[in-house]
Order: sequence, then structure tokens, then C-alpha cells
Amino acid sequence: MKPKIQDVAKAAGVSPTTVSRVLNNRGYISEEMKKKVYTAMEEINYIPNDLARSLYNKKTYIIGLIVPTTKNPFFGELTADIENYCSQRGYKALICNSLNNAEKEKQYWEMLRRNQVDGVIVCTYNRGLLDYNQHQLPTVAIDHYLSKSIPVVGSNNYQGGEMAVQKLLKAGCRKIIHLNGPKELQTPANFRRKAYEDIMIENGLSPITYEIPEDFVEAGEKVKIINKMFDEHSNIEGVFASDDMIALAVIREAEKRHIQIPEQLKVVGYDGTETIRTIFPALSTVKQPISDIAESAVSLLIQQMEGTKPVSKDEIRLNATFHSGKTI
Amino acid sequence: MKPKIQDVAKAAGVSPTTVSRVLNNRGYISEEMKKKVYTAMEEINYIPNDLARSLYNKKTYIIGLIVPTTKNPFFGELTADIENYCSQRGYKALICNSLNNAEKEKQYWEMLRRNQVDGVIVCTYNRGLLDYNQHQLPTVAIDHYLSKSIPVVGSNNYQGGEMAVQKLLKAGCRKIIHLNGPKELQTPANFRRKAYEDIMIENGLSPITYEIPEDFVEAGEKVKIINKMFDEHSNIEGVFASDDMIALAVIREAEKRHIQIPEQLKVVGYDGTETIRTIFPALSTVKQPISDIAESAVSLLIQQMEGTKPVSKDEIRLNATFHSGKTI
DNA sequence: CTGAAAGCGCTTACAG
DNA sequence: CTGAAAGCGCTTACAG
Repeated sequence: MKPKIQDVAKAAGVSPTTVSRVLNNRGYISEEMKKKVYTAMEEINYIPNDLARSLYNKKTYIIGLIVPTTKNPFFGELTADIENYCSQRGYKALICNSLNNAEKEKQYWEMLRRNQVDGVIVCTYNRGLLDYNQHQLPTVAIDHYLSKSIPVVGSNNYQGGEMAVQKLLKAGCRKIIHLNGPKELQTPANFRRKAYEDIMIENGLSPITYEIPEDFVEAGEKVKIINKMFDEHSNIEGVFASDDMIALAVIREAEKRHIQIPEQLKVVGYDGTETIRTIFPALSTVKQPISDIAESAVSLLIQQMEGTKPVSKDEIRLNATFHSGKTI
Repeated sequence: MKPKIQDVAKAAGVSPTTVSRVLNNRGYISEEMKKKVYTAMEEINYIPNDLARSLYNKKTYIIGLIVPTTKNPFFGELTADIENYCSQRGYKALICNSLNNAEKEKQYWEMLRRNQVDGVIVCTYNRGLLDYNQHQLPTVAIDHYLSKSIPVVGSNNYQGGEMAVQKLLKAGCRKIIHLNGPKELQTPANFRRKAYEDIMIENGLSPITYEIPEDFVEAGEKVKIINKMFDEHSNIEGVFASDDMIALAVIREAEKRHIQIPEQLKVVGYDGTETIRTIFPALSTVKQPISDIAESAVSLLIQQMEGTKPVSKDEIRLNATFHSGKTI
């Protein structure tokens, strides 16, 4: 049997109340008493049961973290940062990989509720899952608008997109093509696209965007679209891809076509995870401030959970930076 | 206030006992009663409190997962797979990024104990942290020997190393050099090295291993050693790197020296994560069976936790496979 | 400064 | 087939 507070009390010759008090540093307890209790705890190897504690206090210090999957380096990195900030502040994280499956995500939400998490951070694109009318669970969304009452933290996608296009323009490109995911998907990448279109028009250039269906839809689809782009435009000078995977695919196809990068074609990606920068440092890309996003999300959530600040409908946009590789 | 079982009872006009029974499907309850209770739960939007449940049952269905960091694609992928297998079997995972910091890891262990997790999966290299004498918490280690009583699941590193060297030999390489992390670190990569040395000797060739200090020790160190290798051996035909990051660094340095790959030099890496295969599919590498490792670890842990099988001191070794890229 | 009692939300022997 | 009571391990008003 695991020792409980009763056992400590017995060993120390005091009441459970007193043990609890020294454990929580509450009320006045003589130094001598404290020592006695601590010694007893050591002796019988006592470890408090946080379940019981949480049940009484109605606070678990656990948050739920819903991501599509930590297999994706962006979310792998975000998860590590979020968990680290949480642990720094005394919170733990229950990890949920929704695999972008709405049904699974729904179950996770219920699971988190049953487990009495204090709050949740969602990085997932499924809308319409939450019962907003009575969603009183503190929540922060990463880069997605779930409802009016749920604050959003994310990188400044417009600014990031703008930066990418500016860099290409400054490098002398005029004919710049944009590659993005499907527009109807309400992803943050839409703002990158918007920025691209705005800047192009501002500069008297015509924006051309190719849309790539979601990865898992069909494997070769991405390559097909990229080839279509090259076939339809022989004189492309720059490509701004809405994520690094697309940028890499472009680079690979360009190589096959013996197009020299960056001499004949300049390419800029988006995300700039540590992973990409380690594996493929040559890729010029817009770097999302992952660690900042994690930190803001955690503080914002803690503010809500601890009632420091009333449910804020804030939107926090952190600026992206540029990673200069060799593709521009 | 969140509704509790009492409220459901009141709404349904029965006793809390009955509500609990229908909730747990225990004992005989008439269909009619069941319906009444379920309706009441819907009505008042009841969600069971698993904290209270766990407290009574002494079972949380939560496991702890300790990894160095999910920023590393290998662990990001492993984490996703482990969590998915857990969730499939009704378990949840508390994620802990130890950052390879022994002190932090120790705190995580205590936290997990306080939270009454049913078991833990550790992927971390810190030995001597656990009090083995009274470590009665079900545990499975991924690819590391923590103590005699803790089962290990991992890829078959010897077999993987062997495969890498055989591939290089079959491709006609004779002068094959191995790059590995520091030997004194008791990592699984040691078996890859052993395999390399054995196979080389078996084939009448002399093994040459260069050791690369840990990444974070010094940034440029890796490149320095690789250059040293190239400088000291002008006629290298093959390189077997103990992980993909090292393999990529070798490829980059080779390119700088205008050494043609695979014509003049063949390179094989190790790990073959989804991430690497997506970002850099050209790299030939030994692919660890991440998903299999995750599945085995989870089942083994569940066996221990549910007492299906007595604490096994098993060691499960899953075979690696080869990813044929273009560097061999 | 310390202790006995009630309660956090649930479950399960034990009666009826 | 259903309910009252005790208990999971802790904490906190409330007395003394």
C-alpha cells in the first residue's frame, strides 16, 4: 500500500490536519513540528496523491494540448515549447494528437473535460466542434479562429507573407508565383496569400497562385501542380511557397529541369522550423516565432485559468523573421 | 457549478447509486431506468468527473511519457505513435520533455507519481535516477537499459548497422568509415558501431570510426570532425553515419569538396524518420520501425499495468528496414 | 498552535 | 432490482 497522509501522521505522532498543513505551508506550524513531519515523510517514503488534492481543490494544474500530430515538426516543436513553459509554471500537459480527425478531436474534448483539465490549447483546424454556448473551459487557439470568445495566438501571417514577397522583389524578381494550400480550408496560410496578392498588386505585378490539395489527398498531386506551374510559365523568377514542404518540392522539380537556384529561380518557403533549418539550412524561409507563440499561449491560458484576467478575446500576433539560406 | 452524479439522480428521480451503476454498466438495471438516467444526463449536461473515479478505483488510465524533446523528429514521431496507441486502448499520456536534463527528469518522475499515473514509457538516457529497490511503477524503456527489471523495446540496432554496412559492401565500397557519437555515452548507437566493426573485420577490412561530440557541446564540432575525416582519408568510398543528421552533414561537406555522390562516395544514414524521408528523400538510410516500437512499448506497458503478465524483463528488438535513396 | 469533522465526486459492498 | 452508508486521500473551516 502506498503511504498516505494518515501514515505520516501516525509516524510523526501528529494529526493528519497538521501534516496537511506543513505540506501546504498553511497556518502557523512550529519549526520543530515541520521537521518532525518531514522526517516522517522521508522515513515512510510518502508521496502526496495529487488526485485527492485536485478533487478537493477543483484544480488539476493539467492542461490539454490538442495538435494534429507531433509527427509534423512544426507541432513537434510547438509541443515541446508549450510543455516546457507549462512545466516552468507548474502545469502539466495531456497530449492529444487529433490526426485532423473531427470525431477523434471531439472525443479528446470530452476526455479532457472528464479529466478536469484547467484549460486547453488547440492547434487544430476543426471548427464547429465546441459547444460555444456553454464552453466555459479556458481555451487558447493557436492561429485559428474558433469562436469570438476564444483568444488566438499566432504568428503574423500577413507580415510574414509580406516579408517573403519583399525579399523576392528586392532580389530582383518580378514574375513571382505563389503556391498555397486550398483556399476553402480556413488556414492561417490564407493571410500569407493575401499579403502576396496585395504586395504584388501594389508593385504593379499580377499575382498568380497555384493551389495544392492537402497532402494526404493524393501523394503525387503536389508534384503535378508544381510541374503544371513550370509548364505554364517558362520565365518564373521567384516562388513563394506557403510552407517549406512545398518549397522543397519546388526546388526538387527545378533541379530536375536544370533550373539553377538561386541564379534563375529564387525560392522562399514558410515556417522555418528548427528541423528544416538543421536538415536543409540552404532553404530561405520565413521563420515562425514558435517559442514566442508557445510562451504567449501559455501565459494567456494561465491568465484565464487563474482568473488574473477576464476571458480575453485577444488576438496576439507575433512577428515572423527571415531565415536567409541560399535559395534567394 | 458543474453537475454531479447527485444532480443526475435528482433529475432522474433515482439514487446516486443507480446513476453510477448505469454509468458503469454494473449489476442489473432495467432498460427503462437506463433510459431515464441517460436522458437526465443529457438534460443537465452531465460529464463524469474522472478524478473522483480514479481516486476510488486507484487507476487513472494515464501514463507518463518522458522524451528528451519532441523537437527531435524521431521523438516527435514516436510520441504521436505512442499517444495514438494509448488512446486506442483507452489511455492518455502526460508528456514530459526532459531536455536531457537529469534534474528535470527527476522532477518529472515525482510529478508522475504524485499524479498517480498507471505507468510510464521513458525514452531518455539518464541512468541512476530511479530508486530501483522500490520502483514498483510499471515502466517500459525505449532502447535503453535502465535496470534489470525494466523491459526494453527498441529497434534492432545491430541488425540495422549490419544492413547499412552490407549495403555499402554490395555497392562495391571497401574503404568504409563510420561516424558515431561518443562511445562513453551508453546510447543504442553503440550497437550500430559494433555491427559495423564486426562486419568490416569479417570481410577482412579495417574499421575506422570517428567520434562526434554531442550536438550541443559545440556547434561547429561536427563539421570539424567530418573535415578531419576527409583530410585524413582521401579515398573514402563509403560512409555509414549513426544518424541522419551526421549523414547529411557528410553529404554537405562532400559537396563542398566536389565529391560526387553516389559515384565517388556512398553515404548511409540511420533513423529514417518520416520527416527526413519527406524533406530529404534522396538520403539512403536505415529506417527504425518507429510505429512498431510504439505499439510494442504500449502493449508491454499495458500488460504490466493490467497485470496480464508479471513484470517481464523482456527485451523486444524490432528489425529495421532500408530506405533506398540516391546516396548509395 | 493543533485536532475532529465534514466534504471534494465518485463507487461498491451490504442490506433490503 | 434499488438505496443508504462508508470510503478513496486529501483539505479546510471551525473549535479549542
